[in-house]
Amino acid sequence: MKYWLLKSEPDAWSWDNQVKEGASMWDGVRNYQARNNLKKMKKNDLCFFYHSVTEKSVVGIVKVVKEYYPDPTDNTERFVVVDVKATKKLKKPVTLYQIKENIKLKDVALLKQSRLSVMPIKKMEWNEIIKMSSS
DNA sequence: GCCAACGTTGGC
DNA sequence: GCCAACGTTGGC
Repeated sequence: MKYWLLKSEPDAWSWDNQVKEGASMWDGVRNYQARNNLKKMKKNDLCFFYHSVTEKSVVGIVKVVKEYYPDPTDNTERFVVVDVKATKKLKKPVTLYQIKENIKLKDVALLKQSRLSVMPIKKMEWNEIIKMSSS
């Protein structure tokens, strides 16, 4: 089982949208590195749902319910989607600022590659962010 | 195959 | 709203 972080601008697709829609496609990825990460996702892997730009916080957790298949919104047929479903809202959002402040999270991909929208999270980092969200 | 130009993202 | 960082495109 692996852990990931999915980034979205809340204006385009927010946590509330995700909760309302239930299982839905994570579409619109147009970056090869992000696509490669999507392809590595397995059913039941867990992903943090991160709001960029306005909130800059991890707000919830989604679960992969369907592994990758071609992105129907991509007419070049180069990119893929997975289906994800909201499973849990964090008790308290974990902000980018808090992540930066935490020495254990200094290597998290979010800080190094701010533009990558789908990235892996180490188990230790996952646990740490969970801990921060509940205290 | 290199690299300049351009477009987009996202933090501040 | 600005701008740095990065990815992509296209001319050579």
